[in-house]
Amino acid sequence: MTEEILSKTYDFHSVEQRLYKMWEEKGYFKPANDPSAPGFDSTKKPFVISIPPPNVTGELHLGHAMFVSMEDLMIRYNRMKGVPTLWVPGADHAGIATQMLVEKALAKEGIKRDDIGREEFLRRTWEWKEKYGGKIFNQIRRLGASCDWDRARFTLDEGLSVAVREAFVTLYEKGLIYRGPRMINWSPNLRTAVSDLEVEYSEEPGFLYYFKYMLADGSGEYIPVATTRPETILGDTAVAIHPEDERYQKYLGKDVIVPIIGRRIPVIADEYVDREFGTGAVKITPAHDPNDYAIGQAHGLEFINILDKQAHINENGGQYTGMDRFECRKKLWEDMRAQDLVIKEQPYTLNVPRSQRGGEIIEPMISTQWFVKIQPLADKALEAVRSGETRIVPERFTKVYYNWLENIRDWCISRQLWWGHRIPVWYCDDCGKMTVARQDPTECAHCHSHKIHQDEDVLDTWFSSGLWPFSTLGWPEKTKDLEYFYPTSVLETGADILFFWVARMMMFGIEFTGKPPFHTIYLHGLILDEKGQKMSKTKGNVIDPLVVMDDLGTDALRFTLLVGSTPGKDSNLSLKKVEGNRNFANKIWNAGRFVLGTLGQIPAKPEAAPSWTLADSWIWARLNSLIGETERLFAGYQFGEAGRQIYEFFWGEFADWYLEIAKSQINEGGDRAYYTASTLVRVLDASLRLLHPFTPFVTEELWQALKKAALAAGLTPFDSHNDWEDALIIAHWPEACAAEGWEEKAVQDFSLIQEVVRSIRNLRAEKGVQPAKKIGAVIAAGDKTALLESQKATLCSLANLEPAALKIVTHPDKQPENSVSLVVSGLEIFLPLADLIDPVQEKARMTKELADTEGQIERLAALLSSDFGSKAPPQVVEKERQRLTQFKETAAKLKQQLN
RNA sequence: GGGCGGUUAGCUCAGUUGGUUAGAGCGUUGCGUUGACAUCGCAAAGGUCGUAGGUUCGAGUCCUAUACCGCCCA
Repeated sequence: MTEEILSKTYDFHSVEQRLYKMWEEKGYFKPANDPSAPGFDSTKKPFVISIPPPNVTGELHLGHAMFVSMEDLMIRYNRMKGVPTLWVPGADHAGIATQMLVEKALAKEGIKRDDIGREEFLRRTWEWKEKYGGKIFNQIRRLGASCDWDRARFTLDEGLSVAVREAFVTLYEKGLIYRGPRMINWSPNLRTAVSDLEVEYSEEPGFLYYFKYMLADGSGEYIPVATTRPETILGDTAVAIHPEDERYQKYLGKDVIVPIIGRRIPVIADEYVDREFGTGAVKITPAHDPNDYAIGQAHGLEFINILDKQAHINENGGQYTGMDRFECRKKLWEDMRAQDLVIKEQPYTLNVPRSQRGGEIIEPMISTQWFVKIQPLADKALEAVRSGETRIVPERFTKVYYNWLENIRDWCISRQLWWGHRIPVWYCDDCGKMTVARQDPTECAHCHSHKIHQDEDVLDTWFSSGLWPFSTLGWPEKTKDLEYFYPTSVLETGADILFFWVARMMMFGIEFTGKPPFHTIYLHGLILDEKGQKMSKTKGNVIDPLVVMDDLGTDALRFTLLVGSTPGKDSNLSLKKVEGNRNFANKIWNAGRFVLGTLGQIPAKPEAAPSWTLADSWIWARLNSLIGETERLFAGYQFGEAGRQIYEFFWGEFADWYLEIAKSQINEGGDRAYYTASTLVRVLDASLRLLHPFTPFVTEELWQALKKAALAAGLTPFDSHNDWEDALIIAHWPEACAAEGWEEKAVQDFSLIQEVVRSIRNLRAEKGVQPAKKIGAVIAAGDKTALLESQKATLCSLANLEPAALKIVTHPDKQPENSVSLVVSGLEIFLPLADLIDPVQEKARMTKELADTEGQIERLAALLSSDFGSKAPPQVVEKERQRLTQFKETAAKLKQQLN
C-alpha cells in the first residue's frame, strides 16, 4: 500500500521551492569531486560551465530562462552520468546599464551624478547593487538552476578586480594595450566612448544635401559636393575627387573655401572617392568620419574637432559654437542657402549609427582612449577553432566567428563612466609619465614623485567578462579550482553575443592561460513571440518567465524552451505551447500515480521466475532503444530532439498503450501482476531519469514517491543491480541494456497488435458502435495465429471485444455471417456488425480499399523491376519485397470477400 | 555590397550520415467520463515539403539558379 496520497493533478506550487531547497541543502549542486575536499581524485574529468553572467540589476527575461534551462540540462545530465560537475554562477556589473539605472533614479530626486561626485555616486550604486543584486539570482533559482551558489562571483568582486588588473597590466607590458587619440564612437548622452560592437546601424529616411564648394581663386567657379551631415562642413579640411575623374581634374591642387566660416582647404585626389555617388566630389571631415579619418591620415590633412562631449558645436564652429548638432545642421544650411551655396536636397536613406544602449545617434569623433591591439589575440582565437580545439555548435557559426576575427579592429576599452574597473594607470604631475601597476602605487615609477593621479576612466564591462571562465575560478592565483576545473567544458549562450563575449573569452583565455576556455561553444537562438517577432516593451508582446512559472510551472516552461528549437535557431514561444507542456507534466504525474496505485495490488513475492508478456517485452525494447537514441542525440547536442522522443515514448507508448495493458495484467493477479508492476516501476523509473534534466521538479517529486513505494513492495529500479539512490538529481543516468536478439520481433509483433486494435477501434467509431458495447470478432490470422491467440486478453480490453465471442482461427472456413470484414497486414478481421451496415456502402469501401491496395502493388512491382531492384542495397530491396507480398495477400483477401 | 538562416498540415514547428505512402503539438470535426489523468481518452479530416532545373535506382534531405521573409557583417 502506498501511504502517500498524490494529488489528482500535479501541483507545482507546492513542489518547486521545497525541492529546490532540499537539493541545495543536501549539497547536490556542489561538485561531487571537489579539489578542496578530502578524497579528491584529480584524474576524474569534470564537466564545467560558467554561467553567462546576467546584469546584476537585471530582471529575469526569457533569454535568461533559455540559457539556464539549457545549461541546467547539461549539468544535470552529466551529474547523473557520474561526472563531477560544476556550474559557476555569477553576475556582471554591466557598467553602462547599471549606471544609467542609478542615474535615472537620481534624476527622480533631481540629482545629477556630477552634483554628488564620483565617490558618492559609487556608494549609491553599490547600495543599489546590494538592494537589487540578489533578485536575479533568486529568479534563476526559481528555474531550478543547479549551480554551486557558494562559488557565485560578481565582476566587481575583489578577486575579479585583481584579475582585471592582472590582465590589463600584462597586456600593457606586452605592448598590447596602448593609449592615444583615435577615431572612436562617441555617445553624447552617456558622454563616453563605446566600442564598434556597441553601435547598431539603422536605415532611416533623410536627405542628401548638395551644395557649392567655391574656389578660393575668386573665379566664381565651384565644385558641387553632396553630404548627409551638413554640420560636419565646419570640420572639413579638404575636398576629394577621384584621380581619374575628368570633370574635376582642373581643380586639383587648387583651394576651395569652407562655406560660412571661410577656411581655405585643398582639393585632393584619392582612389577611395566613388565617382558614381552624389556629385563625384566629396568633402573630407577627418575628425568626424571613419573613412575621412583614413584619408586625412594618408594626405596629412588637418583634423578639426567641431563637437564637444555633448555633441554641441565647440569653439571651432565659429558662430555656431554652443549649438546642438542637429540645430546646427538646420541653421548652417539656411545660412548657406542665403549665400546661394545650396544646390538641392534629395531624399536619401541614411545608415544611422545608434547606441545599443538608449538608441541615441552616435558621433564618430577623435578622442584619446585606451585600446587593445587585438589582432595578435584574434589570431590565436582563430587558430583554436580552426584546429578543432574548440568546436562551435551549430557549425555554421564557425564561419561567422572567422569572419569577425579576421577583420577585427582594435578594441576601445576605456569608458568615461564611474561604475566599473578603474583603469590601473597613474599619471605623474611632475614628469608626466605613466605608471601602470597591479597594486595602487604611491609614487611615480619614473621620477618617484608623489604627485600622481589615477586615470579617470573605467574599463569596458566586456573586458572583465572576457576573463570570466578563469577569473571566477581564482585566476590569476593558481587555485585548486582553477587547476581542476579549467578549461571549462561547454560555453552555452545566445548567438547574439558571439562577438561581444564568446570571442573575447576565447582571446583572453588563450592569452592569459594558454588554453581556450572551453572545448565547445553551444549557441542558442533568440526567443521570439508566437508570430516570430522580437519581444519588446513597446510592442507589448513580452512574455515574463516569472509569470509563466507562476501560472504553468517551471517544468512546463523549461520543457517548452528546451524542446521548442534546434541549436542556433530562433524559436517562437507561445503560452499555448507552455500549456501543452504543463499538460505533459500532469501526464507524467498521473502515469506515476497509476503505477504507485498498482503496487498495493500485487503479491509480496513472485512464485516463479518471470515470464514476460508481449507488451512487457515490447515496452522494454522500446525503452532501451529510446535510451540509446537519447544518448546519441545528447552527444550531438540535439537536446530538443531527445526531449521530443522521450515525450513521444512516455505519452504515446508507455501511457497510451502499456499502462492500458498493464491494467488487465495487474487484474490477472499472482506473478503476472507482480512482474507487470515490476516493469511499470522500472520503465517509469528510467523515464523519470531521462526526463529529469528537462523537467526536474515533477520528476524528482514523483520519483521520491516511487522510490518509497517500490522499496515497500520490494521492487528494483530500472537497473536492477542498483539500489534506489537518495534523490533523482543524483541518480544514475540509465544505460541501455545490450540487445539480446528478441527485441525486433517483439516490436514487430506488438505493432501488429496495435494495428489490429486501431483498425477495430476505427471501424467501431466509423460505424457508431456504442463505445461501451462489447462486440465479438473472428480473426483469421494465418501464420500469426499463435501470436494473436496469445494476445486475446489485450485485444479484448483495448478494442473492447467480448472475450467469449473472440475467435482466432488460422483460415476462415467461410466468411462469418452478418459480418463486416477488415484486412490488416494480411490478417482478416470479421466483426458482427452487419446490421449496422449498408451493404452497398460496405462494398464501396472494400472496393476502394482493393483499388488502393492494387495501386500499391503496381507501384511496388514497378519499383522492384526498375534499377532499384538491382542497384539499391539488398536490405532495402528486401523490405519492399516483403511489403509487396503483404499487399498481394491483402488484395487476395479483399477480392475473396467481394465475391 | 558580402555572408547566414528560413520557406514542410489552418497555426507553431520537428525531421544530421539520401532509402521510397512525410511526423508532433495546437486548432478543427465526430464520439466518449462511476478510480492514473477532461491539464483526459478514442477516432477522423488536413501536406504535389517556396519555385525551376540537376545529381541518383531513389531527394523534404545533396548541387545550381530563383522568389519572398528574417538576421549578421560592411
